[in-house]
Amino acid sequence: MGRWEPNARDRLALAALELFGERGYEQTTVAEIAGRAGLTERTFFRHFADKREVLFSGGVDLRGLLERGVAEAPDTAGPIDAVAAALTAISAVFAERPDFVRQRHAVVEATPELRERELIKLASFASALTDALRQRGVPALAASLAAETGMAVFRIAFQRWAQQTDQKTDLARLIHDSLDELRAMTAGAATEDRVGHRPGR
Amino acid sequence: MGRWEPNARDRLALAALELFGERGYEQTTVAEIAGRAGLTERTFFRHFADKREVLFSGGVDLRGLLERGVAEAPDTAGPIDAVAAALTAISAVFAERPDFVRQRHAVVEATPELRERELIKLASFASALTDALRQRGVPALAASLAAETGMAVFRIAFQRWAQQTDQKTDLARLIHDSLDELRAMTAGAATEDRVGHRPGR
DNA sequence: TCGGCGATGACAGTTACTGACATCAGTCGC
DNA sequence: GCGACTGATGTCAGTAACTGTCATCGCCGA
Repeated sequence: MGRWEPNARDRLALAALELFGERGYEQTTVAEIAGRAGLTERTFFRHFADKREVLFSGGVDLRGLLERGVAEAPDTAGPIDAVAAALTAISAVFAERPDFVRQRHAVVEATPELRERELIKLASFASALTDALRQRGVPALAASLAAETGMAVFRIAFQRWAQQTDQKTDLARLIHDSLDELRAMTAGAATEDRVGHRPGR
Repeated sequence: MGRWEPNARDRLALAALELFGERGYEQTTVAEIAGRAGLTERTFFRHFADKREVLFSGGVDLRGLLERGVAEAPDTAGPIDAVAAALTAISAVFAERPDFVRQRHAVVEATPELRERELIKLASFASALTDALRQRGVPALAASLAAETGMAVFRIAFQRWAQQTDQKTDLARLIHDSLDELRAMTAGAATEDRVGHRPGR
């Protein structure tokens, strides 16, 4: 047996999720998290850059999964389709541990500080998608738009999925339904008059 | 003359922007900001909830502007058009003080902590747009999608606008061009095969 | 067996942020 | 015109997030 209990990092992450759920994020000190994990505050900060990050360093590399999802999409797929494929890929990860994901999401939703961190993570996902699309030869503007709207669709679908009490509909389905709705909306919206702006280029 | 110099809040915001530009956000303490404004640290925190907020409490109520922009869009306008009108409305605010906006943006871009705060502000804008659309009778899903994709378009257009060294193209134009590109992309993307997912309901 | 490595502990220090109380120019009621 | 009241500020003490530095000590390879 080693000098220390193994999996210090996982123990810290688990203790943090428990305590945040019990007393809330702000009412929990880092020292308390470390204590429950049988470690000290200093060691906590050796594993996580800050108090928030303990909820955002899960085992799975979602960024990589997104990049691969785009890269492996068929050549015939347009930017939006490639992004949709990537989103479908990561939705499988969430589907594996729905209870854990929902518990974590409840804590994040309840705490503005954690929502900020979540948003910047999602923004970095969008950035990864953009890069992956550009590698497929997609022009910069189209790549950014597909990536950002893709993540917007994901956020909305995930929100709906997490709110479900009955877990009736799976995440991939919600993503594709939302994407279809978006297609219908953008198609349906005629090129109306634009206030004070003349078209052309 | 009053007991204190007037506009304490504005002095603090100005001092902060200057110092963040000179030494960077992390290398600047709140005490230094307050000192340059002729005040104390405690007074800083009476005006701003935290150190970041000093860059995000500008005079203009962008949220309200967005809500009104949607509310005042013609009845014939679809959700996307209403959002486009609202975005056009706030782009005018940025166009009024381009130098200030760009300086502020440079500081925000350089600091992850500030980027987080920026993202949550934009998310709250999306939320405001969603509510305003729902008040027009737009169904929940369509409202969320129009609002979130609208803000995605805004982020991309703003990024491009801020990067321009020559200020050649105005923000409203970039927003509408991006929106047109998005329309073209979603329309062009055929309903491809969806991996492991059967359509229907 | 010895010496370096790596994860941890111990401890002091900085800074963001908060609560409680004091100060004092203007202002309002009388 | 005087006293109570208000509102913006200062002062001070305290908490907690985070960092730098050095010590500790099983393990592992030479």
